[in-house]
Amino acid sequence: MQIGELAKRTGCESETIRYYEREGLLPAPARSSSGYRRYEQRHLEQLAFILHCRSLGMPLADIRLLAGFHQQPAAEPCDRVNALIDQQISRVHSQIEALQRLEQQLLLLRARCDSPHTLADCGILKTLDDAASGDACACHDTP
Amino acid sequence: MQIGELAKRTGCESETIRYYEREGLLPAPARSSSGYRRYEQRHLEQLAFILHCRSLGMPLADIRLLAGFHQQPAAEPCDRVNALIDQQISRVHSQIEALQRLEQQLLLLRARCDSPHTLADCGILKTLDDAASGDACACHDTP
DNA sequence: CTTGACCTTATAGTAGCTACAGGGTTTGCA
DNA sequence: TGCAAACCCTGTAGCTACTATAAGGTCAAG
Ligand SMILES: [Zn+2]
Ligand SMILES: [Zn+2]
Ligand SMILES: [Zn+2]
Ligand SMILES: [Zn+2]
Repeated sequence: MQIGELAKRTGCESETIRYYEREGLLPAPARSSSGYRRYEQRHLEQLAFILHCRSLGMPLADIRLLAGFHQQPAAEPCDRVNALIDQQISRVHSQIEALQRLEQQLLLLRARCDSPHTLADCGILKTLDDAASGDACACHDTP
Repeated sequence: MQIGELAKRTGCESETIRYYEREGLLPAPARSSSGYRRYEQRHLEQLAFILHCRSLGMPLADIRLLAGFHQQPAAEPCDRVNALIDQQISRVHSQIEALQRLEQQLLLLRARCDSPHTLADCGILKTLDDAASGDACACHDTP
């Protein structure tokens, strides 16, 4: 199958497929006489593997490692697989916590402006300006 | 003050300060005879404003707009300020929701491997491989 | 025989920095 | 006076994971 069909079947754009090939995530397929890429079933599966991992937010470097475990002797322990997933879980978890703090801060800031008024009187702008001068701010300095 | 002192006072690296100047967020300061940047109090405050907004996750483009409101007539309504903050809140909120879904999926996947064993028997790898072949997976297809 | 839908490579852009390389300047100390 | 450390300058390239061109080659239908 050509790149366009692989793209349609996986929902991944042709350019992204070529990008994955350049990055060494997808093996280079055979070419037709005119230079077109010709993919087979195994490429479809490999790409599906990559996209599935991507949908879990895994970075490409980790996916490369995960895919590499297929070439390893099957009797090896799987602890490095777990480590990758655990790392990803903790990355995601700390991102969530950081974003939740951020949301709280933004909501506190937003609460400074509740009625329609002018720029001169806007509690949001005022808070930001005061904080820039070194004053305590509603968003960060909540005792 | 020189760039290094501004950097130390704000906790922002010199290169980042120069970057903000290039990006038009920080006005270009006067230069000494040898070409060194010489900052004044207003630069300190402007940079603090930028860093405060950055700490709320605001993109530079929005910070540029927010800073621009100081040049606007003070009698204008503040609704565009609010709109920027509201946009940021909803961005952050949807990021949180997406990451929480991700975390659930990762935990489900992680649960497939609970005891030490080999790559051949690893429930994580098996789940990923099966999903690549089109099977339902623990992480995404939870009915 | 031409039109349109494919395909190819190479290059540059996105956000927000960060890290050089390759220089000039200033300050302090022997 | 000489020299080294600690500053500063510009310009460029790197990071992630794509995305979007530009400029061209190929193939099937009408
Ligand atoms: Zn307001
Ligand atoms: Zn604040
Ligand atoms: Zn396992
Ligand atoms: Zn899944």
